[in-house]
Amino acid sequence: MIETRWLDGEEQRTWRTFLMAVHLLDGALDRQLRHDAGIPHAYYQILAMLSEAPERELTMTRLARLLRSSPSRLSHAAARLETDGMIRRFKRPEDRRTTIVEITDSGMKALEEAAFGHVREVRRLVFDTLTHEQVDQLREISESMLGALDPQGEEPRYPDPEDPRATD
Amino acid sequence: MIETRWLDGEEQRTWRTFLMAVHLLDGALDRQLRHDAGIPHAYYQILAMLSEAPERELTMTRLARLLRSSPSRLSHAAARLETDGMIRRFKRPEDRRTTIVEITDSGMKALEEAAFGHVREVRRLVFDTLTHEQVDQLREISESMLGALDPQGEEPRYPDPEDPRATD
DNA sequence: CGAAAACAATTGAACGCTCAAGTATTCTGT
DNA sequence: ACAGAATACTTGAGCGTTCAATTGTTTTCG
Repeated sequence: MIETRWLDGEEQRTWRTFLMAVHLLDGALDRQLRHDAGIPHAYYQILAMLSEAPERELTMTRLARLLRSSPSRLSHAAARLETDGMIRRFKRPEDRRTTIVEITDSGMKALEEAAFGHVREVRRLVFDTLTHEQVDQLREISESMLGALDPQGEEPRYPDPEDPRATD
Repeated sequence: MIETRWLDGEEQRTWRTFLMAVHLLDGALDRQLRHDAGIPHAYYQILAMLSEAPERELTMTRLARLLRSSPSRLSHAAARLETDGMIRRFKRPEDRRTTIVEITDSGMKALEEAAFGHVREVRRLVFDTLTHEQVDQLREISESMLGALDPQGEEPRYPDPEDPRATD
């Protein structure tokens, strides 16, 4: 029998404030990107991840894992992004099960253009409101939660050092 | 001309970790509630807010404001929740523009049953992974972000003191 | 070898959210 | 009083996500 305590007053306040902030932040980022760049935040992240990958390409499965996306979700998203000419999908003879996704020049351009406004918004809504100490704290808190949310989740990240692209 | 700095390494790490954690947390909470209680997290929040309101009722507009929801979104949600018998909508003669939403006994029951598993999940994924200090920090960070996200957002909250219902 | 399992990706239906438009009611100012 | 503005809510189309089912390909191993 598992005992489950209710949230105490302090936790309650924290939880509701956190939920509200996240809810509004999500909406704000998505709205800004859709309005200024015509793509949802999730699609921006797909492009960003691809832009940092070696050769600017990844298999669908690998990309899905990096983004913690379901294969299905990525597949739908890829269909749309491909129609828009931002990515290209193709197969290689080595393993004909896998599909390679590659970000196109047009996709890179769209990403770079979108990045300006996006980063400005992230700054305005998050980093400008926090002290350096709080940024530290937020990272540690997020890492703690990730431990419970994504136990086996490491996966490399291709951190392209000096590149003002895709800063998200 | 507004200058926009890119995110530095520290901020970059924080931002990605935070985004990932929030993305996974959102998915986990929604999945748990849909699976165990048959309602999405957003609908749980509607029921929770109503359960704490005086007389268990609010106008659509007031409820939407409390939840930072668009009227449209709430209207769609209310249609579904009403079909499911969890809420009831009606008009009062005083102002025939406004619609009053009331949570039904059935809705209260569903909420109470859903709350157990939900709170367990929130504990497991969030509060159990954080120290008391970090909970403090997370609240302060969330409040800071809220300041930028929701400038004029106060709105009362009906904090029902000693009640193990709707702890979310 | 060959059958079964594992893997990679896609598809379609259901659903919730967004946005723009629409209906109905009440308030405002002259 | 009454036209126009403001308020309250609803509706429908479009889109992204989820889930379950499906197709095609490679691996495993008896």
